[in-house]
Amino acid sequence: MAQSTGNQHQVFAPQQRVTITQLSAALGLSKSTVSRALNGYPDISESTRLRVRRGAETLGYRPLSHAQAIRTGRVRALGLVIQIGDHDSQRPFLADFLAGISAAASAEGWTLTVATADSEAHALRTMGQLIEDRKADGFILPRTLSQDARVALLRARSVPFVMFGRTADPEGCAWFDILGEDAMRDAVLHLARLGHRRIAFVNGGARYNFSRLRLQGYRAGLAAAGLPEDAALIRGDALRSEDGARETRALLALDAPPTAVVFAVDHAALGLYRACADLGLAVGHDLSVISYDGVPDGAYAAPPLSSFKVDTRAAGQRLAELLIARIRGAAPETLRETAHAAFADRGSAGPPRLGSAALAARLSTTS
Amino acid sequence: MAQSTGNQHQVFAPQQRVTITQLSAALGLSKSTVSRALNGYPDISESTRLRVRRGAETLGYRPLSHAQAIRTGRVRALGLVIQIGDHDSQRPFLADFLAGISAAASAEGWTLTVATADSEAHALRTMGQLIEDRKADGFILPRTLSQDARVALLRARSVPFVMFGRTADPEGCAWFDILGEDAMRDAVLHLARLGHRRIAFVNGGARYNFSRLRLQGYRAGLAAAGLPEDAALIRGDALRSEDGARETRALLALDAPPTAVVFAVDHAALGLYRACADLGLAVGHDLSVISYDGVPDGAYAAPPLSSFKVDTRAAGQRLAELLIARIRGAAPETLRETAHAAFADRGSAGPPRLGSAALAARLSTTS
DNA sequence: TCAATTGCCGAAACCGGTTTCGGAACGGAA
DNA sequence: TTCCGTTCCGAAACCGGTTTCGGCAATTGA
Repeated sequence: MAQSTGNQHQVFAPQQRVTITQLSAALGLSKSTVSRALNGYPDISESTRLRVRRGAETLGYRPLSHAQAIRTGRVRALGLVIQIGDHDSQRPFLADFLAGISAAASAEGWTLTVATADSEAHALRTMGQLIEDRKADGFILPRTLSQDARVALLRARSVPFVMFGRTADPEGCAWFDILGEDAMRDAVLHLARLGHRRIAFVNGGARYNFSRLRLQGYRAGLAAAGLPEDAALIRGDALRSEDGARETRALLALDAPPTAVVFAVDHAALGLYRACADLGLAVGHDLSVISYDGVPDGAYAAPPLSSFKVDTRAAGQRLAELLIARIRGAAPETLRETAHAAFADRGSAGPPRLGSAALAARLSTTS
Repeated sequence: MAQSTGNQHQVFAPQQRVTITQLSAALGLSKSTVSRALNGYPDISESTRLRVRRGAETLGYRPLSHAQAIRTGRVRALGLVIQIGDHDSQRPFLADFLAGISAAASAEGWTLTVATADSEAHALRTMGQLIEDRKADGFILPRTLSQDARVALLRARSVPFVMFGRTADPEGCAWFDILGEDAMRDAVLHLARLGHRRIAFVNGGARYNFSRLRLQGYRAGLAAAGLPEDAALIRGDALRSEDGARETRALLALDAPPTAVVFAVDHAALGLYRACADLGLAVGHDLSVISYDGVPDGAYAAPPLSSFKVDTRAAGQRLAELLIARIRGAAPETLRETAHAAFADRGSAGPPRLGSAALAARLSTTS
């Protein structure tokens, strides 16, 4: 039954594409005139251009991107190579990220070509393939590194790209990024205002460009709050929950432990909960924590994790828009944007119940 | 500097594609002969065919898919339309799923076109666009519904597709699926062997096809264990953590509460932890739970969630392979496969510390 | 008034493939 | 030897677009 209605539907809407030849015949013009009219060539009169545009509209003509591509080399597709097993925290965002990209792309009649890679070398090979096979006109690069081989590759081949994140050498780069450094600074200031004096920092992976920046932000926060910097309170390479638990335990083992910790990555921050549970500490009272990402799991933790939330969907959308502009010829220097993460003040950051010394004393009796 | 080395690189590796015309000239054959030789036409002698293949190999000739497409209508691309906000538990799997698809696709020289949609209607429109614009030769349909409009659409337009999941009417459908019903049955049997007599079931969304099947599996488990079925112990529509907590509380409020719960969805099962924490129950002792999906969060829960783990990456890979076969003309009836989820027996399912009556008594004193 | 521009469009080549069609070469049968 | 049927390949048309080139008509300049 469904089958037969389907066929009926097919009869009424034969889904026959109207070609440029048909359109030109209907308008009494030549193919070439129609093509140039639609592509904005200057040697077409304004009146004809209008007539063609209207005709295309009413007949529902849309050029076949891969038919154009054979001459122009452009397929109206954005490329995205996802490195898996790279950074777990990327995963929950992926759907939103794709949604943003897809929305912006389809608004312009573009599509998204996705591939995955399990290593940097693999990612480079994959991008090379996509370029050679003309499966993408440009790339969105998620999670840029301070020294990023992908950037080098694309620069060398002069393929358009836009970074989600920044990089050490901005030459020829377009980007969209969230100012994680500002979030880290604000986190420190927030905790300082609550009365914390020893505020630790647990960074993400050192090779990521954002880690460098977030550390700067943490330091800026300490300076702004008039607090001294203590190297013992700065730790790093924590991306997953286990990492965060390990680093928390190390911090609490100090002679003068922190009463608050700023994490660069939510998933790592969730490890602090585990460590605190093991040590009998109340998160948000005995030990406060503020983190960054805004992962959904954070909201379900007890107490809910105070975190700077990133609008990943909006980021994807803006990145796609920037990349399309870049492919259309805009200079990369004009395509650089940043945005701020939004602080969601939940229950994990409160005034210190104990000072550092008292906390140390309590920890020594417990264990 | 990087720029100039880049240009040098470009000079040495001009990344000029070799065209079929160049290849045919090098072989002293005509374009048409080369084309037919590579595409397996019968009117080419075996020796020429071999010579052409070898020549293509050494010169590194690879046909440009969109140049072929203009004549054949096929672009060697798989389509995937992801419905977002649809089912949260889909998200953590997305990266793995894409990795599987991408791996299988690129092994055959195919690519993956991804789009997202925020509703079923939007998904249908998007698929229609991708078909008309020839951006995909076929589709992978994740999360099939019992009555799936996508299936109807693709059937009507006779576009190849493969389902991740099954559907009510299998006519013309190819699929790969995990036998969730077997997992549910085994979960019940496992709990029964541990001594549980009142085992509840919390299903996922009713519209999903898998929910129907998993309920059947639960019932089969009860029957196999010789346990009676109690309608009060069957609940549903729990996909997220909150849902799971709500349903758990409802089950524990019964006069004869269950001592174990089987969940159809991990994320919902994690809600049971919250409910138990609130009520002072120890998961795995006072209340046991077994679930399905194998989400990473489950392993971090305390105690770790016993769950049937789905190999999403393998599923994506197999789906892509099946879809490519389908596009190449294989009959859908020959492209139907299933696999089993792997039980990860962790700490959340143990022998009942209390019977149902004792549990009820304890709960009444607590509240 | 006439030549030189300019504005605007069509014819045809082109992009990189596929597919149709026809014919040369060959072998076997009459 | 002639005729016919195969086998195998090349020429050319084709797919749906873009781009080059040239030409006509209407303007402009002298």
